[in-house]
Amino acid sequence: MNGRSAKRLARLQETLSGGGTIHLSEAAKLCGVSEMTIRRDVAASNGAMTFLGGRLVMADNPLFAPVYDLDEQQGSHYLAKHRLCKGAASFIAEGDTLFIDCGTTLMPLLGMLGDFQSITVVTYALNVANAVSGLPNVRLVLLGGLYHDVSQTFADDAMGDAIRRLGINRAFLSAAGVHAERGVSCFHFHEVAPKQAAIASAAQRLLVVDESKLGAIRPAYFARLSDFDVVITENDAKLASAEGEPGPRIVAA
Amino acid sequence: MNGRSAKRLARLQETLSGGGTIHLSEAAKLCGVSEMTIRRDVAASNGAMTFLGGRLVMADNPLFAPVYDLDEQQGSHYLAKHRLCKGAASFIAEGDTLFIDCGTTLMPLLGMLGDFQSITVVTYALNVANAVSGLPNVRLVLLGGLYHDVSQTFADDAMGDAIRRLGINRAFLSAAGVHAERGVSCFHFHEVAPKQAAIASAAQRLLVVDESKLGAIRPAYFARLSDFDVVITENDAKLASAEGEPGPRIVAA
DNA sequence: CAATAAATGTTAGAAAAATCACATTGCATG
DNA sequence: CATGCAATGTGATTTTTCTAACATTTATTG
Repeated sequence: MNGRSAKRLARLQETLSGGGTIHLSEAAKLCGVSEMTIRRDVAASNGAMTFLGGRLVMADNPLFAPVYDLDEQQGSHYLAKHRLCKGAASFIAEGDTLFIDCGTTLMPLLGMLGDFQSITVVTYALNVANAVSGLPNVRLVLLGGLYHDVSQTFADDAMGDAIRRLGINRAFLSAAGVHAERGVSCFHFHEVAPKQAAIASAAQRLLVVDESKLGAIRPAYFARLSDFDVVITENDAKLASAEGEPGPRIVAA
Repeated sequence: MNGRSAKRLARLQETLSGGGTIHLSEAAKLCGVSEMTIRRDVAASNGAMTFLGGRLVMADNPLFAPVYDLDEQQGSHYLAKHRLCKGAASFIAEGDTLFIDCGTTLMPLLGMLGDFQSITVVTYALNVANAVSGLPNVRLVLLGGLYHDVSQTFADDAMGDAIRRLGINRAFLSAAGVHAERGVSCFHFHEVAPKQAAIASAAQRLLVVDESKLGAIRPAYFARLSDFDVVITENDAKLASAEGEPGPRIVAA
């Protein structure tokens, strides 16, 4: 990559910084070079930008990441999350205020909210906010703060208070580890405070986890299993160890 | 559009609710129909989804929108904003904490932040947050609250206090109307509080407006012109009426 | 200022995607 | 159960995008 090429690339990057696409032909006109040169620039950009059907997009734009690939085993993994969320959605009632946790597990749930007339979603995750912002029937409350790239979430000292001030009917939580004795945990410590505040203030607490999380222990502990009213997972047998004891209702989806 | 078609469409919409794309062939496999049927479904979806180079994307996602079209006069409009932001960027110093206002005017500025080592961006706009979240050298603080679709911003009673607690070096404000006597205004009342808080607490206040806004008066007044230290616009002559009086420095870009 | 290398432009051909026309299937109705 | 209609599938055609090869221009260096 040479100097002028880098300059063009920077120009295009600025143009696309707010999201969106430009057609190859327009990018070429904008930079005053041929389409082939733009192609070569992009090829040399080391993955910062890519083409999608003749249009130029920032590669890190979450909108353009392929979500689904039948050839990979990831496909069935997605299907599992879809099933889990189908089960989770059956708990939602018209007019609910929902807390939606971060991660990818609960993303399919958001698409299912279109079936309701009036729902309010409370979240501290950017990807969740983006998905919900497009739904006309869903009110969105985003809990702001300092952005953490690793989890696409915001964190703030005052977030716990902010959550407690909201009237949350149902809190849908995700986790990276669920252990019968060692409780429920995630990877990042900055997620603990909002999760605990949601658990503390919601009328109903639902944990949605796929099978791969069962038995795992992750660095950031945030709740006991018995703190939840419902656990939605694929294999209810794996969690049915403490029969009879007071604990969450285990639902297989 | 018939019942089964709507069902397939809903299925695909759920799949893409979290952003991302699927290839036509995978969408077809997922729904158990031919690629042609998916094409027909999408064509009948009334613009909810579109194809981008053989891949299916949600069209209503704020991150997706062709930003640039040379054939429209919008193109030159974009170029103007780019020039304005180039001028605005020259005020930024290494290590600054910047308040970035909502709207599209300041979007090109965000791409220019890649030149710095360490910048903090404070905003209450979702589109700004999305653009900044991809920049590795920029810390992002998003001011949360209830989401307003019309301006892609969040609003909250406590936002003013949150802004005043932050140490903002430079506040970059946009506006929909700038009038010598009637001051600076925007369309939406929920934007007034954060704008005023930013003006009140920032060390330097910069107004960035293209020529089309000069002379206009909009419903929501939020500041006098003299509240700003710098006004960056295309035509400095139009604002130079009150020479000699105490007022902002007018910069043509 | 020639010689060389790098960058860019032009064209042709291959691959992929979009469109179209028509065949086939499945469903509802008399 | 035959009939008609809507939905879907299939293959041919057109258009667009991608790639590669070679020509031309621009910069660099001794």
